[in-house]
Amino acid sequence: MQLGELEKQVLEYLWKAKPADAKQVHSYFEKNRGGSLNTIQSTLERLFKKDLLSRVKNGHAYQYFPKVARHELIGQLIKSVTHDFVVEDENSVVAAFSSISSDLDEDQLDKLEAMIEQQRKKLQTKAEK
Amino acid sequence: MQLGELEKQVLEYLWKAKPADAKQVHSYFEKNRGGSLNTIQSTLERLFKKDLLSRVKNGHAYQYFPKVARHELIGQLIKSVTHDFVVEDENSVVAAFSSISSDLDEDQLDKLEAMIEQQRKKLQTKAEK
DNA sequence: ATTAAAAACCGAGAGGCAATCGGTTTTTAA
DNA sequence: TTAAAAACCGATTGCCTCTCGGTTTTTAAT
Repeated sequence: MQLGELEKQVLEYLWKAKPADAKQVHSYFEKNRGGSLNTIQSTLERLFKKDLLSRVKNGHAYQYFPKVARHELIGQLIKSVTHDFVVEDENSVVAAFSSISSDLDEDQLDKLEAMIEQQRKKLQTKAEK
Repeated sequence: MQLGELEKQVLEYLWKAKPADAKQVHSYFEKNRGGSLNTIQSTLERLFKKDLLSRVKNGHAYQYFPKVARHELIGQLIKSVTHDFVVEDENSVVAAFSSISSDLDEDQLDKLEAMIEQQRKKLQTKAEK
């Protein structure tokens, strides 16, 4: 999946803010970057079609809010970008991760390890069945 | 960075094969997917401009070969795709990885853990200075 | 119910990039 | 010197984001 610059910014906004309609989103971006309400609307529409946003009619306007959590989307993006390279070389993702590991501090390594532990447990209970 | 389908395939080919010129790459892809020699040439050129391939003149044709290792590129792609989301939220990458951890088997978890250990040591020696 | 405002919807254009390939120029080796 | 091979140039197509004007639909107030 491919995300444009405005799309990313709108997502960031909606992750922080409460559900918002096009008008609200627009008024937020108007100050810093300009652009018309219609531009925001079609961006929201695109994100909706990409299944990244949900929406409900509240009054006469759609309220948009994220359908995926921030870290889920990032995970999804990582998957989609690695997907084509992982065929018949199942260690690619791990290898790739080693190439970004140098950016991680101890705190992050702790968290990563905890995550590994959790996943191990999951695999174990699965194996017991 | 953005990679097209053919670009990825050409990279895969060059990671496996020895350095090759446009003609060789073309003759490889001709069987399965067709396409002219020029298409391959401009694809190689694009990858070269993206700094993913190196080339040297050997005889009258350029020999192309990968400038980055497979896992490095994957790491690079992960970085570039996460980059915009990681500002002021340093845990995003780790969180994101937890969302793809369910795809990993025990073997991969082992490797990941070993990699974490390595990174820990690096941090330690750095701290000792 | 009528109507004015608000929002959604439609369509089109600009700009960027990958893929494609024809044609021209440059390079190389016989 | 020249014929072949490869590089180089430029144009086209297709896809996608961003942009926005204009039209239709929906909503709420009178």
